[in-house]
Amino acid sequence: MTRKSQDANGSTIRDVAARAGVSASTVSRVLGGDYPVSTATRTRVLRAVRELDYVADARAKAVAGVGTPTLAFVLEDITGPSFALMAHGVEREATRLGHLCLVCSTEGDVQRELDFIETMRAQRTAAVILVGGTADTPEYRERTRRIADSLAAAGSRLVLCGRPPLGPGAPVTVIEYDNEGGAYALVAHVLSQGHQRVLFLGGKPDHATAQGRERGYLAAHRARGLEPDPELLLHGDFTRDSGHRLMRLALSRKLEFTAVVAATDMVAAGALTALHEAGLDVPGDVSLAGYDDIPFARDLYPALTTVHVPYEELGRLAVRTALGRTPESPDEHLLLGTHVVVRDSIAAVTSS
Amino acid sequence: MTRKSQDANGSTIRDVAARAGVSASTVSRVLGGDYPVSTATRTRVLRAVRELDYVADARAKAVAGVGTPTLAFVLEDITGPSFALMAHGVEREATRLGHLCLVCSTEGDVQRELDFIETMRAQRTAAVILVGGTADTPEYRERTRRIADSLAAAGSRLVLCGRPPLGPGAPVTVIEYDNEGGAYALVAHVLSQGHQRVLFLGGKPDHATAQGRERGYLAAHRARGLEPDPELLLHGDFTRDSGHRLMRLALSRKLEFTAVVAATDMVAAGALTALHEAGLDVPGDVSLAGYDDIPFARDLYPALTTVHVPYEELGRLAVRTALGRTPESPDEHLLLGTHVVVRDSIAAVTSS
DNA sequence: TAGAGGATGGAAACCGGTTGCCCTATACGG
DNA sequence: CCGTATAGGGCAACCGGTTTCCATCCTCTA
Repeated sequence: MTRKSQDANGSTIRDVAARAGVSASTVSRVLGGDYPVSTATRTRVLRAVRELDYVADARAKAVAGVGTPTLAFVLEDITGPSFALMAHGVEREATRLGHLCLVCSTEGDVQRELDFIETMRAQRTAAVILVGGTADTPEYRERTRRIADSLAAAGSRLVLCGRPPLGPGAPVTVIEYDNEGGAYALVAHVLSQGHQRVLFLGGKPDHATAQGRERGYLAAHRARGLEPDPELLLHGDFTRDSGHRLMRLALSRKLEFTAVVAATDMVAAGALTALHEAGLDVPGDVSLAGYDDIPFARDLYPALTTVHVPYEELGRLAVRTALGRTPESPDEHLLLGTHVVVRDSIAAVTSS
Repeated sequence: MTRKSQDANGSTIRDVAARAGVSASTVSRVLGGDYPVSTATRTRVLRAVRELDYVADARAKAVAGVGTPTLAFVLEDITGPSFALMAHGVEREATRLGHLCLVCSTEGDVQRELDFIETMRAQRTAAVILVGGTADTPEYRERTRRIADSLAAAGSRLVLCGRPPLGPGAPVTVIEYDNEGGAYALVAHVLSQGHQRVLFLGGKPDHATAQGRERGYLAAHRARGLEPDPELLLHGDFTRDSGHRLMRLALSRKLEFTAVVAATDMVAAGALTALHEAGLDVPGDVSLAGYDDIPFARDLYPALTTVHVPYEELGRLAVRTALGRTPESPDEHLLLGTHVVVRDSIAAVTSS
């Protein structure tokens, strides 16, 4: 007994062939489609397939060069609302296009990110979508460029979402959203309400996304002829806890400000809670704004004024541009627009 | 020219072998590990590997019976915070154990769920983790049982998370959390604050999770000798919008109640916003409680009293029990405990 | 110095599919 | 009535790996 169908694994195409009294090729052709097979044979084969509950091994098909391609989605943490939104967009579009979707959480660990990408190369995924900002260092560019090349050599494609672009000529698709522009518009809105001293709760100083938003904050001030007080620029990360901590810090330092702009809605949520804990009214005492327009923003109290980023659309776009491409097409760079959504967390300053 | 390395796909093991001047078997052995290979040969092979940037095709390895197994995670919508938490747990544990993780969103479509599972069977995934409640109908049990059997026959394993268990003997792992117990404890807490009329914002009437929570609501009343007013039981789904809509409905109907218990935190968030919009103070005018303890619960205002469900732990457990099992071990059924976390959204009723 | 045995490495079979090629009926046209 | 196109199906090669089995070669021991 070399191979029997009684082993733990499913039945093979040869099992089906044996049961139907035909060759494996015929079974393949019945299942595969366009090769002529007599009705009688087809019936017998299909019956055998049904009786054995047979499904062709997708991995074997893949090796043979047919079958469902897969694509990979590498992010820091699926738990973040904006990441989840992107993941949803990616997943939706992937299944719409008949692809499967692998997801990998790096937990912010660069080494793990590298490992995942290598694994994906081994999996021969059609594309690797890398999302979430990082520090934009020369080291980052060089490393990522190498990855892009090696992926391209394997017939795959690297997609960067919300990440700094590489130099020209790298075989990579970059999809960004306008951090600076969004922050500029948001802060301009805040300033137009008469606020003069607005606290900025930023991210990591070397984080590209954080930098973009901070640049917008500064630019909006300067466009009004204001020079923001450096004391009002606080740095943390993009988490709720960071917002909470930074806000308490600002309060304990007795910094003077009438409005707060947080680098993300999560940060804003933490800050809002800290404000409430301090007995401050929003927006009565302090105005507050976020960034990302996560679904929860409208259920904060007061409903959060923020910048809408089309994350889900971003995800869909990522897979579309990655997959629907001629092999020769050059590097691509998309920049998605954002817009301010005004809710209730910002008030005009009363001329006291 | 039949096969050259210049085609779009990566290089094969034979390319490496040719470049190193050895046979494919030797390359495989150098890379594979424990077979003795001379140092000189090993060096040559490794150099060739490096020069060609070679990575073995994981799919081919899988066909040959070695290599990284994959596991699948099928849910309704990755966007829900509790689902995201579970996904995170699953993903973490999977990579810790060296597995890859496919995720599929069904958007609540039963047909798509079926299709995904069939696809996963074709992928020969080590396990399929199915998460999120559904209606517990005989039709559901039969269908799911068939799936479980067919997966088991393929050497895979079905894991049900937060889903109604099947009959005994089905080759399935069920991991549930205690919906009824949690709701009971929560509502008992609410009642102990003196509330007599508490509005329940429930889910779909035939949804197993919703039913469990509703049972807890009822049982807690009866344990106090109270019979809840049927008017106070509203049904919707588990979304934020449902909570918002239902709350407005309750308000417009001028139902009398001093507390609201929502079937999920998302529902509670929507309800809270509706309450605020109506100018009501929480918990001054109305107390509010949720269920799930999603991360955002503490940033609502007031911070939401709710029931903690160990979602991430649940995800980790799902993969651990699915993977670390003897092939013969019987069906398994775990029930995870929950506990009430008291925050600021519930007040004692003033004896007016 | 011959024989034994371990260290190396290649040929070939295998994993589970697909597909090019060839053989054999059968039907059809002339 | 015969030649031939075509439908139908099997063999074997292939995809890219792994692993069993066997052939060397070298070295150590008797």
